Amino acid sequence: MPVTVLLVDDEPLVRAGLRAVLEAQPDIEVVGEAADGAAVIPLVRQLRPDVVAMDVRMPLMDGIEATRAVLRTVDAPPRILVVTTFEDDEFVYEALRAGADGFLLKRARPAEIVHAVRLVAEGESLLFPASVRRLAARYGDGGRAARAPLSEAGLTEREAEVLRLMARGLSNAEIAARLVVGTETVKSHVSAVLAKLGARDRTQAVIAAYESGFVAPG
Amino acid sequence: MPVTVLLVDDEPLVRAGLRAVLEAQPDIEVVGEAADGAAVIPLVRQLRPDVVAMDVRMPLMDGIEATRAVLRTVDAPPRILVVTTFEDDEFVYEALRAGADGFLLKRARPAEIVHAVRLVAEGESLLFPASVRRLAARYGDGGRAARAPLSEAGLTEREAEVLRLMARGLSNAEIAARLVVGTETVKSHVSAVLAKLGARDRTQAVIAAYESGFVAPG
DNA sequence: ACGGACCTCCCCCGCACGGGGGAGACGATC
DNA sequence: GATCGTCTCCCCCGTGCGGGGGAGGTCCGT
Repeated sequence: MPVTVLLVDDEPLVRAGLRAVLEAQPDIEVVGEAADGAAVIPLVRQLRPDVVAMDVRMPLMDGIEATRAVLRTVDAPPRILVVTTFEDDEFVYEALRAGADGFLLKRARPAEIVHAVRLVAEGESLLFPASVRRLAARYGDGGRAARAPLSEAGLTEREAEVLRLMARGLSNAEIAARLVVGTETVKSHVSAVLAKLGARDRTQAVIAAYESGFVAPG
Repeated sequence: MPVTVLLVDDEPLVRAGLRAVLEAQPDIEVVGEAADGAAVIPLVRQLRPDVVAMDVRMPLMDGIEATRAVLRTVDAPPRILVVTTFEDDEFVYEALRAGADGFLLKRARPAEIVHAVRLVAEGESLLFPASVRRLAARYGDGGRAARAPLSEAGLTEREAEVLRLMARGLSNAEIAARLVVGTETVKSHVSAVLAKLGARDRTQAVIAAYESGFVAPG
């Protein structure tokens, strides 16, 4: 069954963009839209989305407030993915304190947006690279930010290493040989990578690696 | 067992570059080097490489001559991959007539080089996009060049379509649904794509798609 | 009329892959 | 000392994947 998403943003254009990006995925379904945080609660109750993609700046009730409201008043609340235009650390931190599960810049690439939705839907938290580092530097792991072993999506060093080898086309057995560990170990790492990236298989993981710039062509 | 390669180029720098690129692959092994075509035959007899990466311009004996000589005098000859600096159609065509199995530009990206070696090692012929088209236009499928339905590695339109969907992370079943055909059909196309790209699985195919610029991040 | 590519679908088959568990060892942290 | 995360390895299990064949259809150029 697909991941259901509720879009909350005052700009129709942004909603349309998000919808286009997300609907292009077979496993993601946009079940509703709202133009302001004030309209969110009844919609969440009615639609029961897995994820709410929530804008920060909105006229009546901003995303931070709306996040708090949803988490406070709805039982079995959805995961909250905060969508913002600026790399505004203040907002990010506030949103995380309000209980958001991740945040995402509107300028993110489609694949990043998709992965973000998949990730939070699966119960993972995420912050994206640029802001994560500054956040960690400023607040010292203030929110749910991972200790950021690496920057990308909370991958551990070993997992990142495995992902790099995956992105070079190696099989589990080849990775095992390269790292001088057992194939079972590699499978564990691969599974962890898939989970953290919100990928269904190694191909999607490699795509994510390219799309996020974790590995670069050439 | 790995693919064994003999490098033949008068420039040490180029040899070093090729060696670095190829040795980075677990399934490829550089077993020897030669600085001129004149030294190739005894080396081929001694080392019995699967593939000879042969430069065109060399001081004593050029790559075309050397290719002819090897194929004429060695039994169970290796596959010949002609490496050239320029998109010189004349040389390409001559090399193919001499019996070379593929050619490759030095400016090609590492992944392309790797795939070229794998491809010819597996008995496939290959010509790379830019020159293929001009070749086909000029000689009317004079050599082993495919009719080049699309530009990339001789993929047909349908295969290219399938590759694009593969590069978006879709499974065979999802691709089948998207294209409104059976999964068996998709499997056929995928197999064709893998063969033509010299990829072992869909992950390597997607990597090739990114590395060759067939699909672009973002 | 004939070959040749291409697209479509079918069979069988083996295996790597990925999900779901669990578990021991180590170091850092508390 | 207890706890936590990481890395390591193990089990079972289902299935998607890819290789190996083949075959019928269309459309093309010759």
